[in-house]
Amino acid sequence: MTITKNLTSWYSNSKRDLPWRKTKDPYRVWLSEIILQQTQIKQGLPYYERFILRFPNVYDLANASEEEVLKLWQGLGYYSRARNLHATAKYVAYELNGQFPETCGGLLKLKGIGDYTASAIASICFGEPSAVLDGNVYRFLSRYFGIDTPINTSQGFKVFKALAQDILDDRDPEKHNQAIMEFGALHCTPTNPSCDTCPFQNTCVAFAEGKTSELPVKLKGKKPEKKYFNFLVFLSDNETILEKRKGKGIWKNLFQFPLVETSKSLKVQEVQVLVDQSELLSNTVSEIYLYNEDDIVHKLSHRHLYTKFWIVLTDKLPVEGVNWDLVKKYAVPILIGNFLETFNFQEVLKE
DNA sequence: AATTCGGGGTG
DNA sequence: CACCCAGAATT
Repeated sequence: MTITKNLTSWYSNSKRDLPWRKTKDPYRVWLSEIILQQTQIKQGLPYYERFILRFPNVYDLANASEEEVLKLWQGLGYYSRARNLHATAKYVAYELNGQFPETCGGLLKLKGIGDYTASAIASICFGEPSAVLDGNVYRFLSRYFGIDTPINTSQGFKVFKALAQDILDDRDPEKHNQAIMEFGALHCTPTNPSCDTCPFQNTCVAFAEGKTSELPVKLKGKKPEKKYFNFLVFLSDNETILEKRKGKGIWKNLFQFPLVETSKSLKVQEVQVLVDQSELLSNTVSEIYLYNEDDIVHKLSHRHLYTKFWIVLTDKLPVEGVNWDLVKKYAVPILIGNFLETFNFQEVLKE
């Protein structure tokens, strides 16, 4: 098909040199695909290198602790990817004798592998003719064929998945899949696509109709919700308190300072009241002050976190503490990690 | 069918 | 500021 020919020809000349393209080891391809979910290559690449260095094969990853995997994942976000990565490594190592499934259907049963990732691994490693559908493919197809069905709907998925599969070249599904994604990433870009040098200029519907900036169509999401986070940074001798986040929500299994979430911004007196009311803390806290004058606004895709770090000096910690020298060993949200980089507990203790 | 999961980068 | 990124799991 002429589309594939144009794509693969362009790809041969313009593709980036990326480490996971030098191998068909399912472990490495799988790792790269998980890291790159909703993540730009520039951001994911150093994580991939560190993971391969520390865990050269699936057994190394399987034998690690979840804490270590999360620590290595710190800063990359969507931490369920790291937890599922670890769970799947253990499953493949111990239940599948170290062998990844070789079909889309088999891969789909693994935690953290959905339609896109299954198609990617199956086509790249095992030559299965299954079309990948990611943000790049949505963009190219919607423009080339002039389709305005919203891409973030179940109908959009059906329409574009069928189209992607339809134009897939079964003779070399790996190259076709790689090429269409790379083309979307480098050439048919979200803004300012390189239409003037595009091999599809004569046949692209969006270009002919001047609609490249209107495609793909995406339904707008809700506005981020505001939340107010108050972290209590305890200081007692050389120790502080870290808690592991439990349950379902954001940052599950990562560590943080004790958190007080409120519906509005707190004042120091209100924090003082909270501490005074706590039986565990009564009469042990000598001083409380706000570390950051202005709220640190941490922006997630669905939430804006207005954050205050409260320094709480105490004679005695209410629970078992963590030595400050060990704090950096824990996997923490980058919001906490950034604070730790600027905070010097020894300076504070001197005063 | 919608929502919930992070964080960094762009214009 | 809005939008995007080699999406998946849950509700």
